[in-house]
Amino acid sequence: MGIIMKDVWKKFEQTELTHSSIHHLLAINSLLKEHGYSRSVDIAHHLNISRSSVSVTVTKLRDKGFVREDKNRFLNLSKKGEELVNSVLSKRCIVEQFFREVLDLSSQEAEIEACKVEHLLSEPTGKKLITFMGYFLSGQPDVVKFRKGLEAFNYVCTSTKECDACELDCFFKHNGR
Amino acid sequence: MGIIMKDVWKKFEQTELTHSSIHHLLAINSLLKEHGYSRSVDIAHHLNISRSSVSVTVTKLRDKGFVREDKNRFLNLSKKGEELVNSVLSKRCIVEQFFREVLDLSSQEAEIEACKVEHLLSEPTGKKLITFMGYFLSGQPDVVKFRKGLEAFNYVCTSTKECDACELDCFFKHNGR
DNA sequence: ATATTTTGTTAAGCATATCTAACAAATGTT
DNA sequence: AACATTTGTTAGATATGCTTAACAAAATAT
Repeated sequence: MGIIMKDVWKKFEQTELTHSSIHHLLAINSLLKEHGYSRSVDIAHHLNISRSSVSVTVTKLRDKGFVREDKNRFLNLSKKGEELVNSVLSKRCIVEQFFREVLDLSSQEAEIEACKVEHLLSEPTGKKLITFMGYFLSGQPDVVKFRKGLEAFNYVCTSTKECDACELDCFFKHNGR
Repeated sequence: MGIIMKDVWKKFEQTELTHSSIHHLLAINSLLKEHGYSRSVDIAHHLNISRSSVSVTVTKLRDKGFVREDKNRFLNLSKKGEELVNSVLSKRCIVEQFFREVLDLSSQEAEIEACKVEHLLSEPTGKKLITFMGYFLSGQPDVVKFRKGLEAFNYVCTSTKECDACELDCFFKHNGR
């Protein structure tokens, strides 16, 4: 019953919640932290979309059990919702850190790249990345040497056979630092 | 004139081509390499979707100048299409390699994760990742030590303040290797 | 308590991408 | 040449998510 590799490309759409829905949940989370409450309008402002759109999406999130509503229509995350937000934020955090600290992207670039990717990565990937970053930021002597070497490194493609893309017109060939 | 940070989350949808369209182009590329030609049916089989769906998408790709059609309705990539395929494949290659070699994911996991992410990463990110991987795979003594250290490393969360997610119930706290 | 503003919902429209079914055009078979 | 199959297109359906416009309900102001 393994994965049909032909359909790997479809995994992109087969997320439990869409990118948009997840950002509705993240918005609720932010607003709760920031202001102590979260209404539909607030989400609309936070995401810069219309109230009606939020209304529809929040209804779905309520039906799916990610969001609960107050007597006064104030929104809260259910346990399920909180767990999801948590897992996404953890991945965002670590991916952003990776882009900044390891790949040396600017804070803004790192934020944008992380936002696109955060919710798509699996839990195992997130955890492995955390381990890697834990080591990378540990300050151990071997790591310090590695990082100095990385800073000084300038890659020149030597036409390995490991990468199919190289057969075309690969990045490797044009890569300046 | 800069980016409105409020709209960062929308960048996910603001790709030149959708994930689906890109995979149509990748399919054409694969089929050309594998069989020397590419028709609509072949794409339909390759992507495991209906002919009608392919027909619609290919028409759009033709109109947008990514795909050209033979007198015999055989499909080819334009220069524009080839460049796009190229950039995506390069990123796929490097991201997959990163997941396998650095994060130690299985080949299958690496393929799935890379497929979800490949087309979303910017060119600068791709290039930076190539530099990193070039160094990581260089075999230099300092790198060898680093990699041994990484294998032996077991991260334990020390509750830093760097990560917002930690305020909740972060992965860091539950991370076993 | 009446009037105004804010908030939330619903309806209708647009765009994407998928499907099935029906049909046309091209290929292949006998 | 006539029939059968394959291929490509079109039409109608579903589902997502966004929009604006109209309306109802709730909160605020006078």
